[in-house]
Amino acid sequence: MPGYNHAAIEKKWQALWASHKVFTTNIHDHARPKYYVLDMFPYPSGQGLHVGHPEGYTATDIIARYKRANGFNVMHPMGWDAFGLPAEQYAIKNNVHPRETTAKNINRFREQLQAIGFSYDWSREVDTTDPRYYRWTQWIFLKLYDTWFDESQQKGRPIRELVEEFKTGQRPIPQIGNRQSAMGNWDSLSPTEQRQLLAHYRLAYEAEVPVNWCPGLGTVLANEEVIDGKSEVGGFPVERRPMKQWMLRITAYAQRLLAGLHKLDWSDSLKEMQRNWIGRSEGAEVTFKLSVVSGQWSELTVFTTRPDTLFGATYMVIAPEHSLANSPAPEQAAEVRKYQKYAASRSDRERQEDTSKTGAFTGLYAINPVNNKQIPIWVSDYVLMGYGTGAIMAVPAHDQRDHEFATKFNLPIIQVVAPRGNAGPGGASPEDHALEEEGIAINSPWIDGLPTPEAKKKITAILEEKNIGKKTINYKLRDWLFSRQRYWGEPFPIVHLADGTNVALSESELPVKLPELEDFKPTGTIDPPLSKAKDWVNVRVDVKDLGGDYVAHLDTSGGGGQPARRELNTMPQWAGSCWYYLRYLDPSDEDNFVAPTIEKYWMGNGVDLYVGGVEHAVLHLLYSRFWHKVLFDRGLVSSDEPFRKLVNQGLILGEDGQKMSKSRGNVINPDDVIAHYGADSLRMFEMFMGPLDQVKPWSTAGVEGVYRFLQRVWRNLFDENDAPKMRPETPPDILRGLHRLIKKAGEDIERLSFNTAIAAMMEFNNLVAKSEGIAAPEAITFLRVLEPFAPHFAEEAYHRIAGAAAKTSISQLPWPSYDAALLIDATVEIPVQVNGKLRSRVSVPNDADEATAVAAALADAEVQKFLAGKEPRKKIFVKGRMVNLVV
RNA sequence: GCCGGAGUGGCGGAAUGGCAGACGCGAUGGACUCAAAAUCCAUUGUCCUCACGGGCGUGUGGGUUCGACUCCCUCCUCCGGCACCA
Repeated sequence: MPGYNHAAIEKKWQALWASHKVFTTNIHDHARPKYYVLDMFPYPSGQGLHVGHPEGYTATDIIARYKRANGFNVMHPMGWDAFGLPAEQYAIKNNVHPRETTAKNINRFREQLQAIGFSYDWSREVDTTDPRYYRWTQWIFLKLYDTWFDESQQKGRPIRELVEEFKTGQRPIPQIGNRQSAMGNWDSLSPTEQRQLLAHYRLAYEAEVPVNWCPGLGTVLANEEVIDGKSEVGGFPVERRPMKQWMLRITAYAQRLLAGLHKLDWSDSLKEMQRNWIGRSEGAEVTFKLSVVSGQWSELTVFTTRPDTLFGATYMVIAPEHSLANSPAPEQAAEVRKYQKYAASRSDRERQEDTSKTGAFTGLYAINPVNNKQIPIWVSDYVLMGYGTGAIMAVPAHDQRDHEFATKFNLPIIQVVAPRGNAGPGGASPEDHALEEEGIAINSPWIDGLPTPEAKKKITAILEEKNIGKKTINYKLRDWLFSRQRYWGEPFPIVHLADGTNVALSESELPVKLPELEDFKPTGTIDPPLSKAKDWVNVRVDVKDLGGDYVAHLDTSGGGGQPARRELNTMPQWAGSCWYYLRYLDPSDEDNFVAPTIEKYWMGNGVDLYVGGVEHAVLHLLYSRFWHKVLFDRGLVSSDEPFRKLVNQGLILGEDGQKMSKSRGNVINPDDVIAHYGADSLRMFEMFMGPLDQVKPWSTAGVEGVYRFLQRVWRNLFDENDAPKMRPETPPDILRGLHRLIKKAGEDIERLSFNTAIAAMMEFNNLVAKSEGIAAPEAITFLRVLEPFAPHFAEEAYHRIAGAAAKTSISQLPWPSYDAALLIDATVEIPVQVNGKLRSRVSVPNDADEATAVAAALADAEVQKFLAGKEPRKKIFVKGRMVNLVV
């Protein structure tokens, strides 16, 4: 059957691209400019591809093809983020090894992606579950373990440099825990003590902290993985409980992560999400003395962003978990104890749903350092242990929460900020002043009359001078909980010694392979599944002192070394995705995670374009930036930020405008679309739907629309026997239209405006349809412009027209350039406005000057009618655009 | 509550201070056909008008400008994120 037949051509060209290695990247060709265009690699789920995947992937594929055509050396890889919970849960349910399901899913995903004709260089495919890959994930973990953050330099440095500073006395050795050894001398510390000390500095460390334990999943989760008190995966309730876990000190990089954002070409909303998550607040720490010493406590330090309201602090509140709450006044002890129990019993979810204030008086008092007033100390769960110091000064006149609490428990309220311009006695009325607004300080002897910003500065300076407070910056960002009680993840390259400390395995011991387990189910306790690998857990190691830090080598000779236990937790899914964009550059390199010369060329200014879902805003995208900065500090990568430009593709909704879901029955399967309309129609429609970053509904009629467009193009180029029907010469108006298209399509692709680029192609094709047709060279030029969008179609049509003269692939033709002279019409019709309203149009030469254009306008009958004989008092002329006459 | 984004025909959307609604979908009428599908042609913001033509029109109200979908302010609605973070 003649006509455009997608089924007949797509597989054919896909096979040719693969066999001729048309899209293979030469990583060593550094003479040309590079372009790195990256997709967020998929988690190969059992469901296969959904229509959201090809959206972003088509966008990047268009860019990759366009950039290649423009002479760039393009990196466009794909891989698999294949560790993770769903694979493991599926495996448990169906009693198959996750390795098997993962392999199966990967094969399915690869087939589906290849059926869409993406121009990936499949020779650089990575799989995070492959030991050849995760060997380097573990290697980077060792770098984190071997790095400490130097606050003064704001930089991660090797641990041995820290030890050096301790040894030389350049940095005093702090008191850690209840250590009794002599202070100030590194060599007098025992190896155990040395390791304990260093653990306080490493970017990867173990700590006993309250964590998000999810009984439903049998694992702990990072803060970023908990949404409204439930697990992001599966939606199971999450509870807080203290557990010893691996943490990554991402908080050390809070300021760098924040500061780096401004230079990134990311959407404002995404940057704002990261800013909010990092949550920087400037303020002051203020120390209040207790009126009576209680337990170990003689004073209480709070953090406030409003030190200017100190004179209005009428009470203090500590979190229920604050250790001062364990030493209340004896007569209040029972009540405080009871409240602590109550607070501990409330889940995060309950606390979020019910924010009414509860609390108990400790019976203790503090002295407000600015006015020496004695104020009561309360316990309440509206103060969080995890932020600031876990204690606040309450200023009920100017804080909504404190106000609610004070009202409920009858605590005094003193106004210390007056609305701006309304200061002074009698002038201030609290009712017309929103609680947390800025204004003018009142009732505050040190700062009366000052506007809030100045008041903050001044009182902070006074506090510092009097040694009762200091300027402080606080972040909401918490350290990253990095261990999971799962089987299907990267093992940690760490062993635990009998003294309770841990030691890194030597790099030469990598990869630490996941042990083969028949039974990899969760244990039902907090013990990770790897605890079932009895033969694997217990090892003997030789611990080497490298002049400060230690590494362990497995002793397999038997009998030697000291006994040790392997770390049994595994890394979270994010570990593998933190750095995959680096491994793509040379995935077969067995000596480096990436060789420096390769890294420098491809990543010197970061990934040029990264497209993916917004769901990773504070997860992958934050974690990755953190790792990259550490690698940068350690001299292992050459840029400070990994992803220079990032775009989030918008969600594709079902045809009914609702989110696609099985239960709604509105899910569109890309396989069906390809079977029916072909991969090119799928690609084109997903790009034609609307702006890439916008949420938009699917439309089957819309797919048919682009399918019809391709049919029309075919009929413009081929006769009823599919033979080319080329004219000997392309008419001038078609030629002009073609050059307009080249210009517009190029500009639109550059700004990722694919829908308008397609519209321009449709317009051009309509023009051809209305005319006598087009000659072969111009037809090929048009197909070249179409190729990034509909590569199979363009390839087939190109080969039919070019015949024996054709290159292997149309993608090897350079991007056409346009002739600017052709874009200009000799005469242009410009609008004429009278008093800003469009009244007529006149034809003038395209280069007409003001006098000519205005004269033409004035001569126009329609214009004269509206001028009504009056002489315009103002004439506005925009060359080649318009004339406006004002009377 | 706070932060970010967006409001344009029946629908998806276009227009980077200069002719609002490109392109596509849908709809209506017509051609082809025994008929249908496919295809092709025409019309398609709205109101007034037989028509020529004109009025109105980009969520609301104001402002800047010769000129505003576009810039500024007010309010409304929707979407997304965060949320007792002191």
